[in-house]
Amino acid sequence: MLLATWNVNSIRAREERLLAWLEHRCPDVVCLQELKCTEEQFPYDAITAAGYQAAVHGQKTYNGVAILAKSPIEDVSTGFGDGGDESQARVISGTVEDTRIISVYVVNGKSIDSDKYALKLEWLDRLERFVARQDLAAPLAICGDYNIVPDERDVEKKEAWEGGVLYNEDLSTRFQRLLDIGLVDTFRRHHQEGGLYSWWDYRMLGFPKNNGLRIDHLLATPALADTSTDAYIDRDQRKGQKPSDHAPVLAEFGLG
DNA sequence: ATGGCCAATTTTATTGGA
Repeated sequence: MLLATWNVNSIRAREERLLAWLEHRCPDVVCLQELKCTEEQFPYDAITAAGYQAAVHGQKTYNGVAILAKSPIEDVSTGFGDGGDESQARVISGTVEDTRIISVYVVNGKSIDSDKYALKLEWLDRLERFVARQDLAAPLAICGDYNIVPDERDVEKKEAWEGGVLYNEDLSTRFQRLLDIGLVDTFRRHHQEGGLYSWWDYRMLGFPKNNGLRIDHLLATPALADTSTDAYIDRDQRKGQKPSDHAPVLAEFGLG
């Protein structure tokens, strides 16, 4: 199974690129973030014509997550289901061929002293409890834009980002706690070096200068991660006309 | 080559992204 995650930064702005990429890479399952559209606006027809089913949790203008899969997506649910605020479309879960797939779009946080950063920390607390409630003995992947730089290998200009809303000790600790629960960072299972990023600022020649961050992650339970044969960032998708500011991250699973 | 922000809406400014 080839699994991918991609923050498309508006699926309507990215529809042409997304379809070309699906045909190029042929992923079996794709977690999408930042759809920036309602379910009514989602391009179901084009996605279906490309051979994919879609489970969509949309929202007007902001956020929005989805799961695309070549096989049926079963037992779909949205949000955390913990009784808390579900007004922002940031989580969708579904099961594809006995693997639980969760697409997440973590709160950005804007600035450390903002209400939005406080919300980010609360939201990450909810995410951790949500993960702990899953069946972690079974094949499960929780993929998406975590808006967290795990460690110094994942940032090009450490001094410029350290202490900010994407990269600080508190966030690194929270990310590590997800790994301590038993999840595996599938990318790091195959690559130990730094300098490999999934996001580059549109501004100030971010991509040509490789001023990037690795903030998009595919975390998997050992039952799934132990079967991974490869993981990579498709940085070609940051090139050319109308790219998202994020590149897709992919991982291949399965024995043979 | 990969190029000095982009996308949606509240649209000719503003908000959020990271």
